[in-house]
Amino acid sequence: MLLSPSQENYLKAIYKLQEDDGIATNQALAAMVEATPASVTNMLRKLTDTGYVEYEAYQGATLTSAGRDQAVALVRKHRLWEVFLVDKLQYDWDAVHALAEELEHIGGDELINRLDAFLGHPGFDPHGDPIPNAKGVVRARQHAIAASEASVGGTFVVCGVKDSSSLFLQHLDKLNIALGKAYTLKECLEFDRSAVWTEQGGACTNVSNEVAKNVLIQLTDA
Amino acid sequence: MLLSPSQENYLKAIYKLQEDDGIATNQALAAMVEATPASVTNMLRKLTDTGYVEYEAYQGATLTSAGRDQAVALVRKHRLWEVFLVDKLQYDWDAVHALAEELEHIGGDELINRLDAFLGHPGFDPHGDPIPNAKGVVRARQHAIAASEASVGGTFVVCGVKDSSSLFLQHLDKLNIALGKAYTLKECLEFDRSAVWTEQGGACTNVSNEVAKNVLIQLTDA
DNA sequence: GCTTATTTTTAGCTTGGGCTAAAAAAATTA
DNA sequence: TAATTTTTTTAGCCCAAGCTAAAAATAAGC
Repeated sequence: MLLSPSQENYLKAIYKLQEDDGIATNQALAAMVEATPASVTNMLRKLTDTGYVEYEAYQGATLTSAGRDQAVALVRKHRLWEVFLVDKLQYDWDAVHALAEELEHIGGDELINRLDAFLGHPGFDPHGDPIPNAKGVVRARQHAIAASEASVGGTFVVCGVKDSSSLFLQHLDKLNIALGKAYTLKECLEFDRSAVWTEQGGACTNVSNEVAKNVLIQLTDA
Repeated sequence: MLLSPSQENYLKAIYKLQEDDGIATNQALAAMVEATPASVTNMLRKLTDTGYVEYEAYQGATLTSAGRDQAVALVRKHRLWEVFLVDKLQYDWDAVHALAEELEHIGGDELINRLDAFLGHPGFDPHGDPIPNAKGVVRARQHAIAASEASVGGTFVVCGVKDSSSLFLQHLDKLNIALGKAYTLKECLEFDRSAVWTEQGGACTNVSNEVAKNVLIQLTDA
């Protein structure tokens, strides 16, 4: 059974909503695929008929195992293309999402496995999200927490972002925060919960709580 | 004005037919884009309305300068992706056409110019076809003739193919003929016009006239 | 438990790109 | 030139994926 790009986008949307919210309702799907609820109803019927989705009104859509396989494969393609765009074509990490959305619908396993090999089987995409392997296995990020959960005096390494919008990523660029960088949480200000992070080199960065909530870190024992 | 993949395919088809046959008739277009003549009539009307094409029944379609720009840009994208697939992902030269057909519709100038730079601004694709530059300038292959035009005793280098079908390319693989290889035309047999080519190393290959007509060469003074 | 608000579905329409079959136009042949 | 063949167009249809507006179903609040 061959899926259209549009159908693939719905499967991916269901997958993401299930992961993030535990439930993929009609309305949430409509928002994610940028269509009306009526269109979603339509498409869900199709995907249910073809065996990729199970759907109960108000209870949300769930992926069958075939559907999940497709969705994971798409996530894999998306993230590998993002790595390509950043590592090989020198795109900025905030500029690759839209292109990867297009590229992920091209070709089949052969292409993506070759791309994977060419890129050296990367484990994570430019935003720190894990890349499913060829068998569809996703290794969850180890011990990642939001930076807003760190305690004063703790040290950590930035390993991902929750929000990969261009706006947020460019903001991180301005703050000079990037994946792999190590910090110590110097203090946390009562008033607005903003924090002061210091780099090993000594540079200080002021980080709002809003930002910290969307930055993923791994605590280090330093 | 934004073109759909289908519209892009029509522009490319008109471009190719004009190049190859001097004229792009409705019927020839139908064959090339794999649609019916009725569908071609439809699409030509659309492309005429949007200013990419001029069309007179029985006289063929021609590209406006906007249309030609689009077509050349597509050829550029197609050929650069083919280079990527062969050089970076190690695809065989007979296996890249279909994937490049998909990839060529992705993204815009930014993506393709970055890809071009990443590949080192190649001048030719894996089949020896010249790659238009970012400004849309195509440098024609220098002094290329069909191998069937060579004279006995002459030496030459294989620089391209006229037929890039998988079937033909695989046949060349079996004959051990590849781009860049140098040969001497040892003899040409009266009976079926088949030829004997010898490599510098001494290896002999028997080449049918049908094959020779589809191999492009550059004569060398050796 | 009833009413209101929200969510989902239905019905019917639109657009892009395709199709077939029949009609019309042009080119070719006798 | 007239008849025939070929090419192109028209007319009317299909399908995928979207849309709006109204109806139906469910959930939430009083």
